[in-house]
Amino acid sequence: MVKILVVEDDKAINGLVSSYLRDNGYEVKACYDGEEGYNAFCETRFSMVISDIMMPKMDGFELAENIRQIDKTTPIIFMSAKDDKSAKMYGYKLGIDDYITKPFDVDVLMMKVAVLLRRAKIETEQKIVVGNFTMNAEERTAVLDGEEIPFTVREFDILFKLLSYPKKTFTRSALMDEFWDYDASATSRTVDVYMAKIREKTAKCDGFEIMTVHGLGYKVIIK
Amino acid sequence: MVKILVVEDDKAINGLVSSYLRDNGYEVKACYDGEEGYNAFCETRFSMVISDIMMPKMDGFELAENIRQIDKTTPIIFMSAKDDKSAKMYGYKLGIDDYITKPFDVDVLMMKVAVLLRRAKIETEQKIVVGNFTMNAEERTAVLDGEEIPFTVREFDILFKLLSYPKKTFTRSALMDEFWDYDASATSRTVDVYMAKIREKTAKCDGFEIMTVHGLGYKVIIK
DNA sequence: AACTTTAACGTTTTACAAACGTTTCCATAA
DNA sequence: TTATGGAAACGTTTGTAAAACGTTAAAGTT
Repeated sequence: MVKILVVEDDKAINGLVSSYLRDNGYEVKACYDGEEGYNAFCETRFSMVISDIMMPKMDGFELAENIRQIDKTTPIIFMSAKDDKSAKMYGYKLGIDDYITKPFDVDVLMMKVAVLLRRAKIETEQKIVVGNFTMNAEERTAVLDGEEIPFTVREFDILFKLLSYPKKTFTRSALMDEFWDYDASATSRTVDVYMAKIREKTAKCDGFEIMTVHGLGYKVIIK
Repeated sequence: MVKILVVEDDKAINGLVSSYLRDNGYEVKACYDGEEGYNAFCETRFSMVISDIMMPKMDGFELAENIRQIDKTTPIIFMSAKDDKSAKMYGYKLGIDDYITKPFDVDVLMMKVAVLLRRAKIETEQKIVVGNFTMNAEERTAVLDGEEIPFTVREFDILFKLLSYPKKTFTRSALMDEFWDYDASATSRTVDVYMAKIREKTAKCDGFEIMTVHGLGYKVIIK
């Protein structure tokens, strides 16, 4: 599931953007000032940030600067009230990825979101088919050889993530950060237990395999 | 050297953009219609394409479509005469990355170029290719002549670092500081053991060699 | 009751240090 | 200037200790 953080103090615009994003299948967290946005960003992993510039408590520039200090890659889009060149240039210098001027066409914003997600290689597919195995994120179903396999929520999310980025290695802590609430417990074997269960349930899948990367974590390889 | 392809039939605009790009340290190939641009793209590998939409022989849409058929990743920016939503949407659907409306501020265009190159760099900086040997940090795989070589986490990290800074000498203590937790082991031979293992595994690499810098440490030289 | 977490134990993989042979460096002498 | 011996640095192997992992079952949680 692609999670997007929307930071905008104007409730009408915030609501509009958020609902459009939800309609397009994204999960949205709406915040109404920079401080709230920054706290949300620190708590949860987001795939993208869309922020206004002029906001109470912490403006968009500060927010972008703070975010870039802890994360260099998550795409950031600014929405600004007027076509201000210096603001645009300053934003780009802070490391934002795009800039849209209000009043904007929401369809164009949606396109920019899609383009940036593609560029940042963030997976947006809702359905994954690998050999005799199919996962559907919307229905939350997993089917092997025509027969549905029951997964718990967390098992499903982990496997879907791994299959969305085949070959990519996920560390235990990365998985913990993404699928557990602010835990970061030092040496937990929980992830391993989940992998064992997922492996057990997907043993008859012929299209992929979950590999252990010793000392790091796990990855899926497509056969 | 970053090479950029500029496709624009208006000679004044083409010249302006090209000279600005050159001033910013990029190598530029200027073309004056889509067909010429497409031929240039097929001949040489470019890091980015900046194209007008309305051009003789082959328009920007066709150009983008043709380019995307042979290359999915090179960033493409459109410059267009007017703020046309449907043109914008159509462009994004073809897989372009950004869109700038004429008359535009060249500084803003330069910023967009820099931002897109940064994004594209994030994609590639996780990979190292030297001769018949490839390392992928995201997948944590090392491939020699098409065959995967298993590395332990520490071996992989050390070799990746050395290959990231060819010719640079790394002292034992520098490597210790970076890849071991709290070292304090003043004269440990551990690093040497790792080098022996890495050398053994990369013996058949034809693109580089791990050299000993007597009295100091190690470095990679590219052949 | 279903799901999650912890604990425990056996197995596999990796790290480390010691030992010993080889190479390099450099001061000294031919 | 070249040869040489010895000390220091390096290469490599090996056995053992430590860490990481797979798995199962029991104990918590919701």
